[in-house]
Amino acid sequence: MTPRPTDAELEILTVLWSRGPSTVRAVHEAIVDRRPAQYTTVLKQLQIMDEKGLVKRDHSERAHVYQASQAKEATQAQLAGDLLTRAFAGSAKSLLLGALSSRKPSKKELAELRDLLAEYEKGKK
Amino acid sequence: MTPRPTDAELEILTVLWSRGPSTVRAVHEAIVDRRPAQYTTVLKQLQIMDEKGLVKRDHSERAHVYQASQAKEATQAQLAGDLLTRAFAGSAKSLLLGALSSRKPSKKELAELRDLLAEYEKGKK
DNA sequence: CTTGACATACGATAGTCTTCGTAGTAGTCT
DNA sequence: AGACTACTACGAAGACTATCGTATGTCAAG
Repeated sequence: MTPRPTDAELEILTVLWSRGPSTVRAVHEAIVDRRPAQYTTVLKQLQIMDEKGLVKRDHSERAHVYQASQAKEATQAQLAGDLLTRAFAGSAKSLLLGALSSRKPSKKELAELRDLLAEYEKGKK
Repeated sequence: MTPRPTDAELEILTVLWSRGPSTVRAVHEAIVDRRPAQYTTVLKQLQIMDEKGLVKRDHSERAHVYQASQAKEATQAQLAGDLLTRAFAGSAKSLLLGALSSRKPSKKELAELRDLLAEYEKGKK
């Protein structure tokens, strides 16, 4: 339903996911922690994302408060599913292999993955 | 090194991955099987991809032959790793969960995943 | 009431992506 | 040779991204 977020949009979404509903100023500060960016650039992005339906805006206060319109998990599933079909011919195995090759996984991470699979095999919807 | 392929570029790469070195005509026919597209559109894309280094061109024959410059696995690792950091905060578990939620996995697929993990845990480089 | 701080709105720009039409070139068939 | 066909090269349009500067509105402090 909502379009696939672009790179800049995704960056903002990650901020909203970790901070929860936030003002433009708060989002801007989080972004600037990582790279230079003007306040109005973030503002404009949020306005565009609102038009696209990627975020919801609460303008009951003077400083509008934005939040992601979709749960983090829903957007992540959209992105993973999209890449899965576009680049991996639908093979989850190849996707996981690609992810693991891109940077060596820790033992702990492998254990997590194994547990996740175990849950799925038990028929967890 | 090579830039992340765009959507249209990735589509062409998947054709080259499955067909091996191919002429523009062959790529075009494969694309057209899935959606309408002009011959020169595919040609132009391949020329741009050549400039970007995404494909290599052999122009010893009149009909140039293109092939992916990177192994499929390398590009897939690049894409998976990129999404992993941008959307999943580096958590392979979340990425796999996202992929599995996007469409229900078959038993066979789960088994494949389990085997892949087993190999990794055995210390496969 | 004026000023300063802080907010949103908006227009404009430069860059990239994607697509296609047109032009030109080279080989082939009659 | 002339006409046909199959190629590549190239320019350009239209849409979308990302970024920023400027304009404008609002509130509170002095």
